[in-house]
Amino acid sequence: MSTKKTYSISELAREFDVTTRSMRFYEDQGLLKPGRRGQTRIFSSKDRVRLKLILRGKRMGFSLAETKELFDLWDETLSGNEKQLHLMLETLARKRAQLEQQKNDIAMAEIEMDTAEARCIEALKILEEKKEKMRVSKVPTQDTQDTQA
Amino acid sequence: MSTKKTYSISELAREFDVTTRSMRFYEDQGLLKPGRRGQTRIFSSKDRVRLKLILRGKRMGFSLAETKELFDLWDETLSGNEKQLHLMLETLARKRAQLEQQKNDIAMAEIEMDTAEARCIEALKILEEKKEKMRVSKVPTQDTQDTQA
DNA sequence: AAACCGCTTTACGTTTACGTAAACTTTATC
DNA sequence: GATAAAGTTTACGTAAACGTAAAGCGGTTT
Repeated sequence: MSTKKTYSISELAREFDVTTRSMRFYEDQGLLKPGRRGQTRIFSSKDRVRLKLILRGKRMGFSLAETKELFDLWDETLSGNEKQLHLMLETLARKRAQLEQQKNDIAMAEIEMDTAEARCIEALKILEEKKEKMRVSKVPTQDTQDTQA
Repeated sequence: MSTKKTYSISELAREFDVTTRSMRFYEDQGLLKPGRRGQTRIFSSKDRVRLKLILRGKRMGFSLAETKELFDLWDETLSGNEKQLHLMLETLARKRAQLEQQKNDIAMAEIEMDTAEARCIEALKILEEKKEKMRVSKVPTQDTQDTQA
């Protein structure tokens, strides 16, 4: 209803900077389920969303299998079965814990990068000072030239 | 000077819950450089830190090659060469951007998990209400039993 | 000394996530 | 109607990150 448009494979591939090979592979693994017109794949906006989620998952270090699990679980959840709903809630909780761990890791990494950067800058400052001294000791009577103007 | 202790391979493997195979592989790829007593590897606390960083990197979705690049770069940075220092600063900046992207991805994921969870809970609530109705319509004269006590 | 323990090397096997090439339709364009 | 452009299947290849034997070395415990 919202965005009824459909997409060709290369259209989506360009938009998200993935190869068509990858997209066919994702379909092969059951992550995408495009329609067909004859042989040709026709991607819906739902597929588009899923592709976006797949790629985000990858950036977050998720395997395709993990992402597929979530997709399947969500699909089954939509069927409204009570057991599935609880299963989904548990899974969500686990994923949240995982994200917490990642946020922690990132925070630690940032701290260490701060100190690393500080050391670099410090080292550079010292190098600059040395250079300055070199310049001074090499051209000690430089200002005599300036007075000419 | 701080923590002079050394470790055996299985000692560290247990502590960080990795296989010795993995640790030897990390060494093979140049990520760890333990000393040797005869054939036997002897890991320093520096190696221990590196192992920790390797694993954190993995959780953050970094490849071993990426992590190795950072290790090597940092080692060369310590030599104090000016060019290396600038290279390190650039690399740090790129990594920071990468972490920002990841934080973004995580934030988005959390939002979507929030709405997913809310829908689950909502669906469950509706199911519970239905169950309640079932109970009421099935045992309409239940309170007559209670009045007995 | 026999047997066990932990460590070692060597080397082939496996899974994931595609790359790459070949050969073949379908659709659009000249 | 030739030809190029975009799509398809099939299938072999590959890099990363280990798993999994197999076989050997060096202590030590019984």
